[in-house]
Amino acid sequence: MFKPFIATYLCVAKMKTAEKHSIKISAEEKIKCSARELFTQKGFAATKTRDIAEKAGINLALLNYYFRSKQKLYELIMEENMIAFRTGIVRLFGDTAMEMEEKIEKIVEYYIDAFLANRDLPAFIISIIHTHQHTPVPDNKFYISIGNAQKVFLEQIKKHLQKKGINAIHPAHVITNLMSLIFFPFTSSTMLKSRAGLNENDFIILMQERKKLIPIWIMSMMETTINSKNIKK
Amino acid sequence: MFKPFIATYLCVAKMKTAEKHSIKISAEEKIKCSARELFTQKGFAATKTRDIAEKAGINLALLNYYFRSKQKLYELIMEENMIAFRTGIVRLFGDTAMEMEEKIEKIVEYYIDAFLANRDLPAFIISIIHTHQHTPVPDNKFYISIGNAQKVFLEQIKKHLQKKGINAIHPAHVITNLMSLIFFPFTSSTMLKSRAGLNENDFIILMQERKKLIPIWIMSMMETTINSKNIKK
DNA sequence: AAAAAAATTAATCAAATGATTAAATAATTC
DNA sequence: GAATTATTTAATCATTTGATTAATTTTTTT
Repeated sequence: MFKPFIATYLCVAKMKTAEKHSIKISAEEKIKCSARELFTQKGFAATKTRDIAEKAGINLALLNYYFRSKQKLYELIMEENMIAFRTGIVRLFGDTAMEMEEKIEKIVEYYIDAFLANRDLPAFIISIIHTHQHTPVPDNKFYISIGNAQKVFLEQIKKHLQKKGINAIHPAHVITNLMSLIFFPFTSSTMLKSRAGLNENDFIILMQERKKLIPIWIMSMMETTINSKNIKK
Repeated sequence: MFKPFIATYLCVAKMKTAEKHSIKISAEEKIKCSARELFTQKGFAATKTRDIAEKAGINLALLNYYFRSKQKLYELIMEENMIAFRTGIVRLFGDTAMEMEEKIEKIVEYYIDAFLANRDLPAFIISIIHTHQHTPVPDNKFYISIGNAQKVFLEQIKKHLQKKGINAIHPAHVITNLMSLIFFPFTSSTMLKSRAGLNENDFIILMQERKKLIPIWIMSMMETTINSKNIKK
């Protein structure tokens, strides 16, 4: 059984005041926590070292004392996030024993649980992949291709679609739709809330529902065939 | 009939050298064009006025001469983008005469055509809506709610779902999925290309296919019902 | 062509910002 | 408890970066 994603760090900034006093948190931890939040929300360039220091309630010099530079701090946080997330997902994608349908269910569950637990993560992942040419990180240090594991899953989809015959949709649509339905609601929750008139609680309920619904939708999409009726002018 | 979205500006930076010589382009236009590209790709903070000037091949002072400040330039570009995009979409959503199914087809077509013509637009729209608290713009100047038009469309969906009975999915899922399937492939084309092993040309072909496929998928999703089999543990 | 206006440039300013230093304080070791 | 090490601070440096100025060139108007 796959364990759900659990953030491997604790975030002081998000704690209630009462909690804060019960635990003694090192300055180092405070900095990392504040930095993680600011970097995710505003990006590397827009996040100022002074903002981080202020949010963490520490002296500016401590940031350099512990992490050498803003850049190094950023890289450290990125690495932690990616490692924490990647651990489970690679195993899932690459599992050759698991049937495609069950795998889809597990993938959806894993992602949504991870994103509900760490709401900054989806934006993080996308920004790393999308803008790894714009973000000042030593060559794709964090652009961890899911690589081989990904291929296993893709092959399973291809095989399934082949049964549908020559008019089945392209496997890329399946991957695209799966990732779209999982990621997008999180990266644009503000937009969706406003468009569909939801509050934060409604949103969480919907996301829970989606863990069951997305696999159903994906399976039914794979039934779609492309023919003259669909595609031609 | 609704005209497809056409970028209302011409972008010199993207022109072939031959084209550049045939038209004389004002410094003002060059700046706007370069700025648009950089702002979208890297964000406001990461884009330096010197980068814009260099890319446009003009003197740094001209930026302030024409646009007063980096901030003003940013706002101008944002406004142009939003106005150009919004024009058609509000009319579409709000059309009370058009049937829901046809409307979905038209909406998908409109968005995808717009995004294919201006690949920066989806990220722009999302960033405006998502981070309008982080981007330094005078209070939601660009956060144009589709407002009433949106409500018309939402009502049409609700009505359609009511026919399916009490177990039909929440209308928010329909809006969510529609927007997800349209937007996400564009905002994360890099990710999808790598995950599904596509090149740029494959990508465009897939997006064209999606204009026909997404409405089919959305309609079939609306057939899904939530029952104990789907939701309960 | 002279005068006026517009466009462009190089040089420079001022504030923001990442980073360092040297001194002070707290914690740990011996 | 003295010595040593680790942590924290205030002050400061150096670079980046948005913006301005004053002079120069180009274009337009008269």
